[in-house]
This record gives sequence, structure tokens and C-alpha cells, in this order.
Amino acid sequence: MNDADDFDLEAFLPYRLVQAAEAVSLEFYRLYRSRYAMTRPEWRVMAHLGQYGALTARDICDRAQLHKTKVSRAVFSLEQRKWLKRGRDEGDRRFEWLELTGAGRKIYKDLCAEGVRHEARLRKRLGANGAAQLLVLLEKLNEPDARKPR
Amino acid sequence: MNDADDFDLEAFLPYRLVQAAEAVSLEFYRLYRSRYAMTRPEWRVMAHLGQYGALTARDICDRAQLHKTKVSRAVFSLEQRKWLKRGRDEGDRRFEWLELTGAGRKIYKDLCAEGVRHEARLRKRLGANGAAQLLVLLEKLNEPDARKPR
DNA sequence: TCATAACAGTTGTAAATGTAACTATCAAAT
DNA sequence: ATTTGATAGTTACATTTACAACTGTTATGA
Repeated sequence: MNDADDFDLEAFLPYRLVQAAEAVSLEFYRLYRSRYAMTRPEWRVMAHLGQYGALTARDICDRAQLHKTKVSRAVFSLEQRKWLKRGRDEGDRRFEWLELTGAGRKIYKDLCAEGVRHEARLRKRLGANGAAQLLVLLEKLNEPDARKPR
Repeated sequence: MNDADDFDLEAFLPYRLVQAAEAVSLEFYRLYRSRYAMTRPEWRVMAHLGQYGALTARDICDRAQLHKTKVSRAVFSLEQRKWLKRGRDEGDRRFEWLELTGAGRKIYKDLCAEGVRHEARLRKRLGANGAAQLLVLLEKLNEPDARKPR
């Protein structure tokens, strides 16, 4: 009769996605939190620096979809623990180049290994082509809707 | 050579899932936040009461995967706005039965209608069977790993 | 029946977060 | 050159959250 009848919470995509994401990332979060007392933004910053080498805070904001205040605080904390070092860009002194230290890289590698293991468990749950299919579908979700012409 | 080389952040399922979930739920979140000044836990509580009728806070914790303090505070806030009413169970006075008021149900229906629209946009992005496939895959992700025999 | 434990829900407090305002640097345009 | 506006990153403050401790109620079992 009305719209509420068409609404099925159990099949509501935003809800299911948030639930699945939470469940799946929680396992990994617990690991790096208990082993290295690392927060989610801190791990994301480390992961990006580990994967892509030196980046500016701005780069990380864009790539990791993290707000600049989160990045700023994560960088501060990681720097204090000497897992990351920063240096001004001499050409444009607004920029800071961020890079993992040796200690930071060591931790990054350890967490990569755990990440690979975690991923393997997830792929097993998803079956043969499941993971690949899932990545394709998630990619499509991020595609914006067709824009109206201007 | 080492594990870090096997780790591909762009294809890391927990990361991709969190990104997609955040992107997809943000659009809907902005809507109910701007229209009704509702937080995420508040909407979840309303959605569950709207879908399933009277529930206890405990039921909502279990079904919505929300911590009891979030539910407690959401219920308090919704009750103040008269969108929800609660009553003690006379059989077991520890329980409180929660239910939407008429005003609450009206808001719930409005948001259902928006949810249906939002879902339609997402399904369009996912293509013909995409949404169904995605739900199946997310379901599999939530399945626990095989347990070791005891 | 009385102690103990389990349970539903709340509250206190510290940490994390969002938002806006801020500092410092650089680019563009007069 | 100097004003204006943009950019990179930080800080301040209010809100939200997490975690543990708490109140009140019921179940269990000696």
C-alpha cells in the first residue's frame, strides 16, 4: 500500500554494507589495536605510506578518504612513536612529505602479513570467484549517478 | 619476496568494504540528519521498531548490532522528541517495551520512502542482478569460519 | 531464604570525532 | 609590490563514542 511496505530493512543495501564492513574490518582492527595500540586512521595512514612511499598529508586525505584533521592527528601520533618521519618540501614550504621509518616499515610489513591471512579467510568464505565479483560490485557502487547536463 | 608484496591495499576487502559502506550510507545519513536531526543510532532504532513493532532495547542491540549504551541514549533522545514511547514489562520489570508513537511512525514512513528511492539508485548502479549478487556475497562474509571440533 | 550470579538498562569519564576557525605559505592579478 | 584568494596543515571546542562501573530486577542453588 504505502512506501513503508516496500522497505525491507534486511535487504536494505546501506544497512547490509555497513554491517558487513563493520564485521569484516573489526577483526583486523582488533589485531592492530591490541598489537600496536593503533587507531583506524593511524593504520590507514601507515598502509598508504607503506604501499605508495612518501606522500603528503593531502595525498592521504584524497586517497584514503580521511578528513585532514584525522590525518593530522594520526601523523602526529605516529611521528611521536617514531614510526613515521616528516620533512618540509623546500620548493613549496606548505607541503610536508611523510614517510615510514625503519621501525614503521617493520610494523607495516607485519600487518601486511596479517592482512594477507585475513584476506585469505574472507576469500574462502566468498567462494571461488566471490571476492573478484564483490570487488567489481563495490566499484560500481562508487560510480556516481549520471550527471545532468550543465 | 615478503608478505608486504602480496598485500594490495586497493583490493583489500576490509578497506574496500568500509569505503563503499561509508559512501553509500553517507547519502542517506545526510538526509535524515538534515531533515530530522537524527543520528545513525537513532535512525537504526527507529528503523527496527518500524519494521518489527515493539521490541526491547536488548532485542535492538542484538538485531541491529548496536552497543547497549548507544541504544540507551538513542531511546532517550527519541523519547524526548515523542517519537517513541516505552513501558515496563509487568511480568519482568527489567524489560522495557519500545514502540514508535504516531509521530514516530509518520517519520519512519517518510524515511522508508526515501530509503526505497535511495535503494533504487543503488540498484541501478549495480545492474540487473547486481544487488541480489551483492546481498548474497555480503551474507557469505558474515558466515563464521568453520569451527574446530570440540 | 539467603547468597550469588545473571541480566536489562543507565551513567560517568576518557578518548575519538566533526566542524569551524586558525596560522603559515604560495599564486594570481592588478 | 601589494592585495586578494587559494592551499597545506593545525588547533579549539562541542558532540559522539567506547569502556567500565553502576542500579535495579530476576534466576539459581545451597
